[in-house]
Amino acid sequence: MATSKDVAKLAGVSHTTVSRAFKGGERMRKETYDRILQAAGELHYSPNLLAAGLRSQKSSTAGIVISHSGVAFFMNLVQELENQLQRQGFRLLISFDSGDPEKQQNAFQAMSSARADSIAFMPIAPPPKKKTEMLEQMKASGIQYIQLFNDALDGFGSVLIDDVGGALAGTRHLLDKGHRRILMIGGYNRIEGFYKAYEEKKLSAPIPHLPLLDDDLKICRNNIRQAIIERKPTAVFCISDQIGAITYGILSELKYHVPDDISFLAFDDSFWSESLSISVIGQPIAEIAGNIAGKIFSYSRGADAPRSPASSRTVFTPFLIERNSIRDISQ
Amino acid sequence: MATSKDVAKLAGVSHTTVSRAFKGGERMRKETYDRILQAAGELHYSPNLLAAGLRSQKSSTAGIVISHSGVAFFMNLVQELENQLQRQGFRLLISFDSGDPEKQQNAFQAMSSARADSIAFMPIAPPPKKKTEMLEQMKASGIQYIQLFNDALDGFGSVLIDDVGGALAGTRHLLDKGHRRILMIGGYNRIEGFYKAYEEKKLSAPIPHLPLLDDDLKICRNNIRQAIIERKPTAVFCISDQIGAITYGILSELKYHVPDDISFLAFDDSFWSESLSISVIGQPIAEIAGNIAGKIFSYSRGADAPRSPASSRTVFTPFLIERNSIRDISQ
DNA sequence: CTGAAAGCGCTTACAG
DNA sequence: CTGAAAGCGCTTACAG
Repeated sequence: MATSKDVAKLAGVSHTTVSRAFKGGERMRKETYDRILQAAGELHYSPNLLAAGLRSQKSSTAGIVISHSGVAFFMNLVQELENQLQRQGFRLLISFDSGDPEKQQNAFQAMSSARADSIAFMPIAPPPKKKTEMLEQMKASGIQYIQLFNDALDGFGSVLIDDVGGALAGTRHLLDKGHRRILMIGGYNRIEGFYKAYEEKKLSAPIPHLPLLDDDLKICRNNIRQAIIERKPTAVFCISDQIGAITYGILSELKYHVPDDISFLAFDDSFWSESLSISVIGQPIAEIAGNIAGKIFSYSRGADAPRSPASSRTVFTPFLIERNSIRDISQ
Repeated sequence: MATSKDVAKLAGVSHTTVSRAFKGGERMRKETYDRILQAAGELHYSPNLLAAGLRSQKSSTAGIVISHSGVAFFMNLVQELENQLQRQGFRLLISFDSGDPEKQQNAFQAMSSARADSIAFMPIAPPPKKKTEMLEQMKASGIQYIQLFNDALDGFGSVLIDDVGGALAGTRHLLDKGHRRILMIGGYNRIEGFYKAYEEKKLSAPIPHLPLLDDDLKICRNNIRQAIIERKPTAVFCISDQIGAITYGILSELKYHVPDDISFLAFDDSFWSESLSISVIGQPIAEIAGNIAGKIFSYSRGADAPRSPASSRTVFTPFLIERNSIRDISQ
């Protein structure tokens, strides 16, 4: 492939000047600039980022490592992020860890070897025993690590979702529509918002939430099915799109029609939710991606100054998307 | 970060030897090898791929550019591919073009600047006017371009799906279950298999397929709805997971229960299809990913010899995954 | 506004 | 089995 020297020769300048032209053409005669771009065009010159990165110690490359690939949310997030990065001339490396700490370490290693400037990832609990060493290495690496949806690690920036707020808003909505026998399916911190919504109205939840402790989806499925049959909820509230899909399948099998026979609400938006007209607690994906991109840009730009891993923490609030899966039984 | 020279100093060897150790340690005293790895471990040495790539002219990086990010299939494919690449020490760049030829060119440019060894992509029709120039540039780039699910471009390898075969198998299955009034929803080459299945049985299709010519999903939705109401099919066969989702939503709205009131079959597997127990024409994702990975590896390895862009063409056959969305009405 | 020189951290012949 | 030297293609002071 053509190099900057080839372009320089054709344009009758030095390769230093070519380099300058490709960095925006500051402090340069417009004529020279145009001549260089013309020459570059003729030769199909594509600046070698390996060389540039090696010299400048910035690769203009970010990495993202995904834990739960099944969730449509992440695909959309990755796409949004890549779009924003691309506009600023950044590239995106992708890797998957399936929630396995060892795989996550491997992904870090691979991306760090490629000298990614920043790596966004979802901290996996429980971390390996050599946690302290790992943290030190991460901090010493010169790479900006960005925690996604979980700020388990100290000293690193994070972008978070207000899970409690989302569950609160969702439950409140169901309560407002007259539902009391709400079955919250799934555990983690989101249940806090569930109970809080009842408290706000001086009520107590007649059906406790259903934790999904088992990793085996079949067992989860059975537990959900049983809970729906036995607890007779008027509404279900699912912790994720995945749990939502399983639950919707059970409802269909049971020939419960949504929303006539039972109301339905789930976290995370997806194409299926939209098509089935399911009300959902959505995440502001574009804004989340924008925030991650912003962290990446500011870190890479600030790299001239001594890199200060400012560990900023941003929280995004999920919002209700009303569709037609919830029946108003309030009168 | 530590460099090979740092490791060399600590291990008491030259950095040449360090490099050799990291390439597998051929022709080297085991003792030396161990000493180097030990030193590298202490220093958290991570070989600089930018430097290695610059010198060796191979980056051990592949790229994939996705057109239809909405389809769960692609997320799974990317994950499978990344897993296989990762095991061989390759990294994966990802980009999205939303089916826009210009965005696709930008993605090529960005990846080519990063000196990706191979780029997998879905050829977009209609290509830009400067098609010939584009093709020449792609061929001259030294990058292996791999066409996905479409071999519109001459001279590049491709991995394809036998769409006709998939539609044939699906329609045949429906016919075997006694269905005749099958509404095939969606167009493209898959419809060929649809009609072929009827021909095999000396039948002619009582309901023509429903092409989805409009880009506007709302209009598509209306067309599908109307066709279902007016044509009274006993079974629908959807061209993709996305169309499947829309159609399933319409059925649910119409209070048609699957499979009691109507049978349902769609292309592409997804978590929602599985959860709703929808029979599906699935793609052998792991094998497809394996084939792409294989093309990437063999090209990168063969790079010692003059790079011969062997334009191999591999076709994968979709297969039926039977679940419970099709009623047997054959007796 | 432009250029010559040095150097980023590796790999690759070549030599021994 | 190991090392010294050259060079990949850029960017970055420095000089003019």
